[in-house]
Amino acid sequence: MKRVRLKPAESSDSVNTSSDAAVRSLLAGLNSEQRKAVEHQNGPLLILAGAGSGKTRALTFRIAHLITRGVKPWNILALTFTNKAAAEMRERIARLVGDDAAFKIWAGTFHSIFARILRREADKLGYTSSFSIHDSEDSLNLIKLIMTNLGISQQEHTPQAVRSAISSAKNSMTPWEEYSRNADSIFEKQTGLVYKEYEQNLKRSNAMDFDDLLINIIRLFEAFPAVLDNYRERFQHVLVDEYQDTNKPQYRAVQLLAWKHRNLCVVGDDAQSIYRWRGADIENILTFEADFKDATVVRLERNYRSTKRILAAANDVIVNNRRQLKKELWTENDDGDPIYQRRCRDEREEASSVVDVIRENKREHGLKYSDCAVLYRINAQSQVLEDALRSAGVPYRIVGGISFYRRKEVKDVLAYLKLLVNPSDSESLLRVINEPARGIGKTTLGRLTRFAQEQNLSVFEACNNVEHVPHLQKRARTAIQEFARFVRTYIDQLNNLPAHELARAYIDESKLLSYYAEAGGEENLDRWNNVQRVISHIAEFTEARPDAGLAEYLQEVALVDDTEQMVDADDVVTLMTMHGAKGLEFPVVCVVGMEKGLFPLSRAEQQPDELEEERRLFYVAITRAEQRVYLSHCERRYRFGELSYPMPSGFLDEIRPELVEKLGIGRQRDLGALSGNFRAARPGDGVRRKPKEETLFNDIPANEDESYSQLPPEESGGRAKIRPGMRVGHSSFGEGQVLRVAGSGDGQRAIVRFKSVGEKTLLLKYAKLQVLG
DNA sequence: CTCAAGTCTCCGAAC
DNA sequence: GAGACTTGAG
Repeated sequence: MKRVRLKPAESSDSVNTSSDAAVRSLLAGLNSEQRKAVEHQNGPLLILAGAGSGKTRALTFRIAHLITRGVKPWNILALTFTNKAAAEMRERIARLVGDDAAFKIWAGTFHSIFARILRREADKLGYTSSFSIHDSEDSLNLIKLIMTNLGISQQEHTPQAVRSAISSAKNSMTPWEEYSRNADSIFEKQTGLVYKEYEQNLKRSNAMDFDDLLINIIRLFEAFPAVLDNYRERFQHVLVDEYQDTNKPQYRAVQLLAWKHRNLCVVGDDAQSIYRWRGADIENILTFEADFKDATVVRLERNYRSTKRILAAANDVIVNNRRQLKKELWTENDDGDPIYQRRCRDEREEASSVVDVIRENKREHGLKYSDCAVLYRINAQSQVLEDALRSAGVPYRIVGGISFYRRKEVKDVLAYLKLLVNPSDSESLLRVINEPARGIGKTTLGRLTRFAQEQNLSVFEACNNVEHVPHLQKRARTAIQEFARFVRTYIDQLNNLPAHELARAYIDESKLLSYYAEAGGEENLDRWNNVQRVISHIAEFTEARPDAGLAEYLQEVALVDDTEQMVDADDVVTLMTMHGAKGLEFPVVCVVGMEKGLFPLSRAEQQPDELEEERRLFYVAITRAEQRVYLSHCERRYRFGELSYPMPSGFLDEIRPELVEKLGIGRQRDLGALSGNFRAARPGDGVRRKPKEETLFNDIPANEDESYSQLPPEESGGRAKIRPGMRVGHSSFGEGQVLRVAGSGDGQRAIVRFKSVGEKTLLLKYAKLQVLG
């Protein structure tokens, strides 16, 4: 975020004179195919770029070339999938044409560019320009809430499953009406109901989820031709990186935008399509030539990155996939080292072997830490590696995983701020209204949200009218009033105070900081620090962009992934998922956890399509490497806190043996027989069953709370007199008889014998007993 | 209502 | 094995 600033002021110097020469000399450094891609004038262009074939180079030079040919930077739109890729692209263009021009290009992720446009045009779709962006956690929380309200069991259908069904419906541009109409199974019918509520809820909250950022652009363009025309006019050249990973809405949006000028340049490699799971449609690249009959196709097949052996190994792997565009990668690089393969006893040994590999490369080959990357399939694998590196004193950074912005306390601060900017954002309000505890508990919130729903108000509006909400305890009412007053005070200040001052005062008054300060303990100290960091971050942000306020800040952080955070980290080893590694390169790459069930993941093994995607992922991993690849697998590994004994990944066998050198404990003993027995002794690992009770309660109607809803606790007000001998009802213990009453005032207790759980002593102040019959 | 302790779920990748 | 969620006592 910061890196972009600072420079422009000092180097607005010689945009054109020097860049002309620069581009000319750069053209000289390109091979004939790359040059073709760069010099192609108008009309659709498909660049099929194999791994390491200088794809980014072709793309950035192309943009630079357009600019020197007189295309205005702000007429160029360059879409990428990650912020990292966008930043890198901009940086490289800046080197060619200067910061000034580079900065005026519309370059960014699909989500961030579209969010920018939507913010400008928000009113046309019935949002305000300060709409909130819900991340996947927010969405999940909302879905849970809706499921609870609708009385849909979360045991049967997990909220995650519902969310992903909704998300893929949205990604295939199926609105809830249509989804519900076509719903067959119970799951789909229920999901349809949730889907409807979910969409309406987002709309009411003036919020969009990630999928909306794509879909709403299409809705906008289709419903407002004049708006579309405006952007078509603006974006005379549209370039898309990683085109193989576009999903349906992205594809459609690009088509719409590029239709007029037809200056659409897409770059991709079908062999590196690894985002099918989030709706990427590999057909988009496979059919580009059919979509645009006059498309020029350029193939970049010369690899500049890897050794011959690495390339051969990658090829051995990818040929096992059926559908591919024809492409033959070749290189004039050295043969290089073999592919190293190591069998380890467990993941700790694996981690320490990674440390050895890194040290060895540093020592023997003069490489730096930053030349090494460790790649894994799932984020959970990072921890063991982290421990090993830390205790060996090897500096590292972890990309992705639990990012700063996903920490609880950080999300709390952001939710506070979102509420300020967009008071309709009920999701954020519910998140913070009792954080830290203000005596506004679950029951109160239930009543409050119910009221809001019935009156068709946002929850914040309901708070502002708390005197009309029925059944509230006096205390809760006061607490809500106080909270609403507190938030309103700062909403009034929104335009008066600089963003970071406002944020500081606001968060201070929220007592979030003092809560962490007083709670003590190391964890709370961390949290305190993180909250402070967010506030300083806002200060930095507004310093860099004086025109921007809190709304802009929130927009920005909603769409950053952590990969950007430590861009300037010095000489450190990089740890990340294979997905995260796409587009990067390293002299040394270690891929850990090459085991069945982990890579490929067990659920992919049965399904050919998914298996092929895993294979492409492996292809991506291998082709990140310039000089050496180390593949390792373990004989045993902890998963879900349990030991498992996985087989080596089938992918290992796909590399022809001549390319491979085996290392490690596998050498010393005849492991064939030994490990075979080892495994045979433990059949069926990794298979987990759902808890048993499912069958026990099958005949009980879905709504277990029936008895509860017949006896709304509100009606008692907790003030009825309880006497020995009375029959009473309790919300969780059910029916019982009062044996004795003791104490007085707040301390008054009743001893009750319940049918279900026997004798209990209850404080009358808290236990809301119903007098029965 | 709140907090602590116990239980369950999770670990598929990211904008 | 950690974090999210549930349960139970004050």
